[in-house]
Amino acid sequence: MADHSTRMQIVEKADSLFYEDGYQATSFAHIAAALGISRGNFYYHFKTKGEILDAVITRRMQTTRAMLDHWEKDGHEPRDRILSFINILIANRAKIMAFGCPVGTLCAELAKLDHAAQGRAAELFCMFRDWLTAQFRALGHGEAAEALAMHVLGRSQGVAALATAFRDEDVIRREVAALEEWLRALPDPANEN
Amino acid sequence: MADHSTRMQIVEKADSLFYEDGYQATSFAHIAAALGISRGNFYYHFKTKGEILDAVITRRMQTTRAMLDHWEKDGHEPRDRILSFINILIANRAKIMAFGCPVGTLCAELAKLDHAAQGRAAELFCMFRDWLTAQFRALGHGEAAEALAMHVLGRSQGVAALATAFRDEDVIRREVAALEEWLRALPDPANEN
DNA sequence: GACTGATTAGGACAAATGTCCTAATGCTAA
DNA sequence: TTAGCATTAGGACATTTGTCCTAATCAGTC
Repeated sequence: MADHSTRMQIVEKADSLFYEDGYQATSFAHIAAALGISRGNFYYHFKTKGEILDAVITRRMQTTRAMLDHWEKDGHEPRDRILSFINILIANRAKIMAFGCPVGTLCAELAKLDHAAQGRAAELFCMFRDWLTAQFRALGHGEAAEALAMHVLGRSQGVAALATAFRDEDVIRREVAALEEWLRALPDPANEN
Repeated sequence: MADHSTRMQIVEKADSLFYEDGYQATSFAHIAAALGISRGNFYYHFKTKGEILDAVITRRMQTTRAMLDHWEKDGHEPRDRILSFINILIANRAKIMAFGCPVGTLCAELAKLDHAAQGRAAELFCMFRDWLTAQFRALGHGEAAEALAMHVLGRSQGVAALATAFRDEDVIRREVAALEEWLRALPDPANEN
């Protein structure tokens, strides 16, 4: 179990390199060089590149879960929690402009590679979708909650894609503002009828 | 000039392979094998892989331009033209679910590779943005036209990203309907005040 | 201090990559 | 037919890839 240190280092570095350079473009050699460990050492911890990807996705699921739980405790109202989600576009704008959304771009790359881990990567989206769905349900949008969650997810993905292509911070701010306005203008089923 | 046939074949095949498998994952050997020509033959037509990418982007710009011009003639009203744009999400839904948006995914991949052609790929987005801007301007949204164009562009990108990750056709239909509804509900500056 | 198992370094391996060269082939004009 | 040019095939080349093996080193226990 003392492999935690090296193994964790590998997964963390792979995580950021997969994000910044892409999965395919990141080689064992790159990760090893970035960490200052030998290539051969990899085989002890991970038998294949796919195993590293699996570990990276698992790690992302854990950090995502932790982030969602944190928002759950932080935001007292569902609306505030949804705003927390939307706000990652602002908080991570520099990285998003450079590399896009970590989840969206990974799913897109794996789709093109027809990679076995496609489904697991999509689970990251599912986590966000389900969490957002719960928030909209708490707001009183029973049946419509999931569609609203997907709408927010989609708008966010679109902003990230444009920000990357145009390298434009303003488009992030404008579209985030528009999305927040949309959220504000949403009918409140709890206080109606 | 008789190189048109082979050269064009290469560019067309590279275009679809770059889209379906990704730029980095597509090798000279793949394109050659798919066309049944020798690898060595490539060097006569293209000195580097980057040159093929350039040619592919140029080709996409031409086909995109042609498509926009066609919509311009087809749709009598600006609103119809914008609907033509939105409708590619429906028309190309199968490919989008499998490989995402050709423009968005290429820009994202090149961003991660920090590739020299990033800017040229983004020009494809600019073509759509400018064309949409012209339509919104024709609708009477002077200053706001470009922001509205970016909004439509972003929403479309988001739908494509979700459709790929979730392999869900319904999300395309729902979000396209929502976008069309948004367009309908847009205030018409020409008929107001 | 010696033994044991976990961890690491270093390199071997075949396959694939982008690039480049050379010889063969096909076509056109004289 | 011959000469000249455009086009193609085939393979060489060094590098990088993911994978895998073996020997060295480390840590902890007897």
